[in-house]
Amino acid sequence: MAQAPRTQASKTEAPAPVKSETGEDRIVQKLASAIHEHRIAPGMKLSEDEVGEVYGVSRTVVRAALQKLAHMHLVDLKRNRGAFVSQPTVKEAREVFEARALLEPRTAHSAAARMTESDLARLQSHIDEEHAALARGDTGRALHLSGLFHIEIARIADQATVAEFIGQLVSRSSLIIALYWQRRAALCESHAHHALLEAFAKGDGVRAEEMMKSHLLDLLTSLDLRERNDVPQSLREALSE
Amino acid sequence: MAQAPRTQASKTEAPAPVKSETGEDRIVQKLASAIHEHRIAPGMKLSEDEVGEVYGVSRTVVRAALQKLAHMHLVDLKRNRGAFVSQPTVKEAREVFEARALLEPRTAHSAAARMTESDLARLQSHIDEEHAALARGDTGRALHLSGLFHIEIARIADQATVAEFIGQLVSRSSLIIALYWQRRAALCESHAHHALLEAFAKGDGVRAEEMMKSHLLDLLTSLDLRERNDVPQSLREALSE
DNA sequence: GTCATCACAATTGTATACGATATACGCTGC
DNA sequence: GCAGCGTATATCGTATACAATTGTGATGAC
Repeated sequence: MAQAPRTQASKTEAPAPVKSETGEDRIVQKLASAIHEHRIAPGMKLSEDEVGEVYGVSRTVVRAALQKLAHMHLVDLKRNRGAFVSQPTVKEAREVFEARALLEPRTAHSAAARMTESDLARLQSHIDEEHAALARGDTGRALHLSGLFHIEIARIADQATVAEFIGQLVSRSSLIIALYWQRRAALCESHAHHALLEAFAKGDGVRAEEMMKSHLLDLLTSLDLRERNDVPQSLREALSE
Repeated sequence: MAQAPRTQASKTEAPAPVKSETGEDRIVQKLASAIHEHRIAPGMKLSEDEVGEVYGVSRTVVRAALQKLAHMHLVDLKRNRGAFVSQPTVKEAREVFEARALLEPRTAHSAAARMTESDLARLQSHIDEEHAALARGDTGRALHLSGLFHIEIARIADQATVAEFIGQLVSRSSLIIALYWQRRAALCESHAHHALLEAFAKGDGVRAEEMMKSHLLDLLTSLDLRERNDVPQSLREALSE
């Protein structure tokens, strides 16, 4: 969604405070990035009053923002209890990557067929930025860029509906990775992205599909998804329901 | 999500007014069914005041409901203009069915592997109800049940994430069908569903996958998706943006 | 007669106020 | 000392009130 004009998508992020942004969207982005960058931990409570006070808006707009985040599964809304940053379970984590495995490989295939020179350049710049972020140790940013790479592919495939789903899944993946990532150092992702780009450059849809499939599999296996109930407050909540 | 206990899911629908349903959800369901049954036409404006007055709630809850519907792409929210019932374009219609083609066949495959006797019975009852609705000429209800059939399969596959996506896509499909359906009489769907059920009964995942794929293709080709700009107000809106 | 400008009306965006609900604490009774 | 229960508080759910923006119609100049 957020159908940003492709032409001026050179700046990878910071969609610019367009003109009249409804305050709600601002809060959504602030909270979303805070969650993605793991600055607020999964399970943490997001009190409406508190958030509103921090960002200088009323509860009305905070509520709207939290609802949107709940739709993206970044927060859980509990009736009369409040909003809590999502704590994806192991099962949910698997399901998210299952869904990605269903959508992304064939979307990559489609993208390969429609790929233009400017698309390739844009993807390349994504990778470059990702490398740069990694070089300076900013894994959070690298992770974010890595996600944008996937979303960009879906957009190139000219499948807005699927792209929206993928965007949602990537967002959740970000949270999942923050929770279950086990080898932070070996961020081999950028390599996989590079290989994908090569397939795209050759217009080799079949190979792109294969690369994407294995890339997602790699991602999944790099997570530590052993069952573990080590989240104390979640246990308490679980018992109280 | 909405992890309803599978055991007491015998009643196909009407999730029962649980205990304390937040008024918003009630409005969402009312409006959603009104849209699905085509009682309010695509493009129609949904004034907050008006809707609130009709259902006896304040604008606050109406706004929340409209936001939710917007997330499902059943209504379009235009800044400072209001909410309008979505008018899926031909392109969007194709994209929705593209997405379904990506998700549902393999989900059907997974479902076949996990299918239990009670699942089969439930699907059968869906089909029966669908037939009954068709017999009494209630195509709207039949269409709705037909959608639930697909959602139930995704649920059986035990893929909540994918099931949610499919639910969204089925919902949009309902709107699309209302707009682009060309041969209302020949609702051959129930036949396709029956064939699917047979594959499930045999535990033949491969065949289920194939059946689902062709079923979705049938559905798509039964739509009249020739380009046509016959929607005057949509043209006006398009120019004004 | 046509076009631009301005003011008004209608509707949404946001803030605040009130009522409902769930959790937590303290009290009484055993 | 501990279990059961009532109240107290904090937070959410909803309604209402105000501000901002947009669309429309009238008025006037060219």
